[in-house]
Amino acid sequence: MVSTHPLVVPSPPAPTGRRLTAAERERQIVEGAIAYFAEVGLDGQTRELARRLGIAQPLLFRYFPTKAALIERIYEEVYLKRWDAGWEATVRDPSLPCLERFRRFEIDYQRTIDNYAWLRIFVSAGLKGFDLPSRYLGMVRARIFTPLLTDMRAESRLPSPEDQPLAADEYELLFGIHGALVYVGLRSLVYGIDGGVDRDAVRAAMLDAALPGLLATHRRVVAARRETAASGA
Amino acid sequence: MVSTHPLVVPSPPAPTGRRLTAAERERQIVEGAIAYFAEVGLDGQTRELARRLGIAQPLLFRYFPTKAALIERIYEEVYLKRWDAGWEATVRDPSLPCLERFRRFEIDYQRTIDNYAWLRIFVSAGLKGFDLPSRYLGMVRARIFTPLLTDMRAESRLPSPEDQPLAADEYELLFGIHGALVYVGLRSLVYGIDGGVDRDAVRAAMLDAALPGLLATHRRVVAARRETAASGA
DNA sequence: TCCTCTCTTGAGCGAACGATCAACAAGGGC
DNA sequence: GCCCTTGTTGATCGTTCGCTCAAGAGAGGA
Repeated sequence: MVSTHPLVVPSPPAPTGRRLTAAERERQIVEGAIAYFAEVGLDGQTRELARRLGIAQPLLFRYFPTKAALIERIYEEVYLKRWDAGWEATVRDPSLPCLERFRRFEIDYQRTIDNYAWLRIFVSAGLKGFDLPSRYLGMVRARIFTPLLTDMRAESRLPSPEDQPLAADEYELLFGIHGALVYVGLRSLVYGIDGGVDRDAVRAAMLDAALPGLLATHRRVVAARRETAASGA
Repeated sequence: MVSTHPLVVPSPPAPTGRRLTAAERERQIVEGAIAYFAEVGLDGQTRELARRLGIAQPLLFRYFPTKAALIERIYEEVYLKRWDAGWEATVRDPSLPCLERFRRFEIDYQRTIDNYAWLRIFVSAGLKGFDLPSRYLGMVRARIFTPLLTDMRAESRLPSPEDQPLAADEYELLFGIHGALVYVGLRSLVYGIDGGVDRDAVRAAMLDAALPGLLATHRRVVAARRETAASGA
């Protein structure tokens, strides 16, 4: 009587083969959570997530003690795990001029973050006041932009950061170009404007337009600061 | 017995003088809602909003039939009302070179949108799939960038848009610089990185760096497209 | 002084939220 | 075949959501 009653299920239940191993199920949950929270934001509902996975909602809490723990796992999966150590090597590669290092880094980096889940969860976390975005961009600043600016100083025969610390407006030079490239993805994946353009090509063109003048601008910025410091002293 | 019992109130209740006129109360609610939803996102709670205003929650529904209606009102207040018709005049001002028009527009525009509520509600709306961001940026594209690109064509003695329609990559030239300027505010007001810089000054410096090469790049882009079109025909 | 208009509130509805727990059922070892 | 381990679920708890409704209370005219 109780067993296998042919009851009509109210919601589309099981796109997944049941009784997975723990590892398989956990992976399925993580991937589904990334896709789901990217779509609806980090305050999406665990019930709806479970429904999309075709599993019961309590099963989520078997694998993650709390919703916050699941979100923490998403951070590791989407941001920390996709951080490419090669980026840090590229921007320090002494065999390349600094501008070429920057170009190669940005093209690689943007290809990584120009991703529905990456950008939307990043922004959603920022709005919710989580420190992921500031921590992540702090990493970009420290591990990418600092060594790059240091070598740009050397390449332009400017004082080393030891003699004259890197200033905020020098970082802004890089963040400016960086931000223009990020904005291409934001317009499409967060604001929902398709535009129908090849975003990789657009960013390559933007780099072509912005990079040639960068070293000269950098020299001007550093020189201006030296004058200010000299007149101030 | 019932009247004015000296009961301790559980939450800080009334920073506002009670019994306002309808117009005053409505204004207070709108301003409070802008600040509140900017802080916590558009799925903030009406109860918490009321608590911050020092009023009872049902009072919100006296002035706005639904939460969606209140949000719609926020759109009008923050985006439509702050749209400056002078921007459209600036970018068509025949007495100024196009680059100067663009600079003046961006400096004015960015000063308007570099605002906690403006940026955060804009992004929050984008994440929630509302069409405000795409509609608004469509307005920027049509009312600002189109006339600007049209006159840039003329200033560079290039074919008019009637003979050769404005192409996506021409718009991207302007959106690229535009996005770099917007990103300055996003980093601070959405991602929570203060940086301690004068964002107006940073943007002015970015314009100084980006504008000089813009016309030449524009000519190159248009020329490239003409070749493609010619070889394709 | 009292009445009336209207701004304002306390109490509460149905639904949905994150999270819990005991019971069910699919495998693999014996 | 049996049983024990473990992946999985239905039912449900306490809370909070947007929203409603009838009653309270201040201000102005008579």
